[in-house]
Amino acid sequence: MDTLQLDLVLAAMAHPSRRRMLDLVSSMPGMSVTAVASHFDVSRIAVMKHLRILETAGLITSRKKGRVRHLFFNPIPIQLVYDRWTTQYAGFWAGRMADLKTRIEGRAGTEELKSA
Amino acid sequence: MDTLQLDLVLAAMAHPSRRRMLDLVSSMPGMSVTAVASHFDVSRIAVMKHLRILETAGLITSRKKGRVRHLFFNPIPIQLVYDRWTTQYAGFWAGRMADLKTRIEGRAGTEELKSA
DNA sequence: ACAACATGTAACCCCAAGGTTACATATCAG
DNA sequence: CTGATATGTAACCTTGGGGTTACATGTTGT
Repeated sequence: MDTLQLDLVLAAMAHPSRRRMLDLVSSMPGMSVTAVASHFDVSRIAVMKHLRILETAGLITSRKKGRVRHLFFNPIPIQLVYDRWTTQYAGFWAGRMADLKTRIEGRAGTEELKSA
Repeated sequence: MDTLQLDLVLAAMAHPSRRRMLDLVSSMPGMSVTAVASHFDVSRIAVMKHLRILETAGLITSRKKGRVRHLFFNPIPIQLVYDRWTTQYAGFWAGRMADLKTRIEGRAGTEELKSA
């Protein structure tokens, strides 16, 4: 997963309303834009913009049937984000999950690293 | 994890520079603010603001020794976000995330994780 | 002591994110 | 056909995120 895609996904997830939209769409696959908008106080256009951001990030897909756009949740980008994250900080994760004390003692010497 | 904390963490991670800062601090625990700033084109004040956002989100901690602030990476908030999503979208993950978790917990070294 | 250094605070600027209203198009129901 | 419905586009406004410079404070080394 490239940095651009990662940025799109994280930026999309950063907004509480968009996370709520993901919850909605994932719990009711195929729901319409208007149906989503009915759960929010903001205008339908604002909701549409949020949905576009989510779709650009790949977190939502949509298929138009007649005049209705059906929305579907796609968890793949989130999987990729967390796969990357847990891999990048693998040392910390493993330490936390295995034995916290061991991790701290094992890294104690590195705290005195020069910061040039 | 409450919505406010979740929002802080995701908003903090949404900025590419802040993610790079997490990488830096996690790779060199205890490094100073100036040391972090030296890796970026923007001003030291801008970097300080980013670091404050990261610290407010709980993604880094710091303790001051003399005139130097030493920075430390804290992976716990990411773990909480991870838990939130895996439970919420449990039906979508199938065995995918469970497999990732198994790889981390049962890890023998960071090398095999990077190869994943 | 004092000069150089690391960090902190304050005041300000710019622009994009997030919101709005108004209008346009296309499709379904009667 | 015709009106109601679902979505899309356009133009605009406002707020806050991210950046800057200037200045202040505290600490280290000589």
